[in-house]
Amino acid sequence: MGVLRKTKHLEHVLQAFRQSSDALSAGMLLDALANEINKSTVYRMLQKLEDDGVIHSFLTMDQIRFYALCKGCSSGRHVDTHAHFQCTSCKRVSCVSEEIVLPTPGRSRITSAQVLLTGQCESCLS
Amino acid sequence: MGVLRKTKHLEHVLQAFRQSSDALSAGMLLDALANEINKSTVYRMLQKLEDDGVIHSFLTMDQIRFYALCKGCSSGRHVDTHAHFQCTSCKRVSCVSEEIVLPTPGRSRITSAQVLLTGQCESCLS
DNA sequence: TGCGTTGTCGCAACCGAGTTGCGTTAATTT
DNA sequence: AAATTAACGCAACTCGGTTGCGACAACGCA
Ligand SMILES: [Mn+2]
Ligand SMILES: [Mn+2]
Ligand SMILES: [Zn+2]
Ligand SMILES: [Zn+2]
Repeated sequence: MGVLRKTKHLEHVLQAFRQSSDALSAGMLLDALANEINKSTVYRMLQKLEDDGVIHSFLTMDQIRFYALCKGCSSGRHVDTHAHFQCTSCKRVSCVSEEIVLPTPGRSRITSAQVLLTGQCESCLS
Repeated sequence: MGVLRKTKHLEHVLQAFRQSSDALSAGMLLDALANEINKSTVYRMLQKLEDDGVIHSFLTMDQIRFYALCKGCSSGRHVDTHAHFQCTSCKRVSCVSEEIVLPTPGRSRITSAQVLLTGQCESCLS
């Protein structure tokens, strides 16, 4: 599966995640690092970081994948499952720390869940 | 916003939903009505049916929109919010009737939620 | 410090779900 | 039957994301 090399682009991307309290999309990263980094590179980097358990991803209502730093995950073992929230006003996306109790429909076996909440965030309400 | 006309294609699509206990995607409908109906027509029809409160839609893990019949919804007022489930083996998608208790992150105001469960369905487990 | 290995990069072409503009067809209204 | 207008087929398009490939650079080791 390969070793993760410490390259300039990787540092920039990781720094973007650490500096942001929100989740980020590939497009937002491309805008932030305008013309400094190629589209394919960003997507490949995000995929590898997710495989390695450094970040996790999820989809928003408008079918765009967002990414955020993991806590306590490792290669191939994602354990920090939680809900995500997108504000309909400012469009910002964030992780929700509160735990969620999920049902087991019928006699099926649930192995993962994606929960996306939408509404207005604290700062957009005031 | 226009009146809903009773056309042959519409009858076929509604019949497909009534005959299926699963949720359906635009692609699945196109396959079912092979070459009998155009891609744009299906998408436009699904959008209108959703606007009119006849069907509701949601996204699966692989970013494909699925649709299912509503219960008790009307034009512009969708009230039958519930979770959805996709089997990782047979890929089939269905609605989950059980209610789910969701958290309210911080002081934000949640107006809608999408919950997608994945795992193995009853028939794929046996 | 020099060199080989191999992961990463940029580029350009591609993919596929979904959208759109437009001229035509057909369901509904009169 | 004629007028109205929603629904249709077609083709071109959008856009988030992928892929093949040759060039480049991070890393391990001598
Ligand atoms: Mn998260
Ligand atoms: Mn449903
Ligand atoms: Zn906001
Ligand atoms: Zn199944």
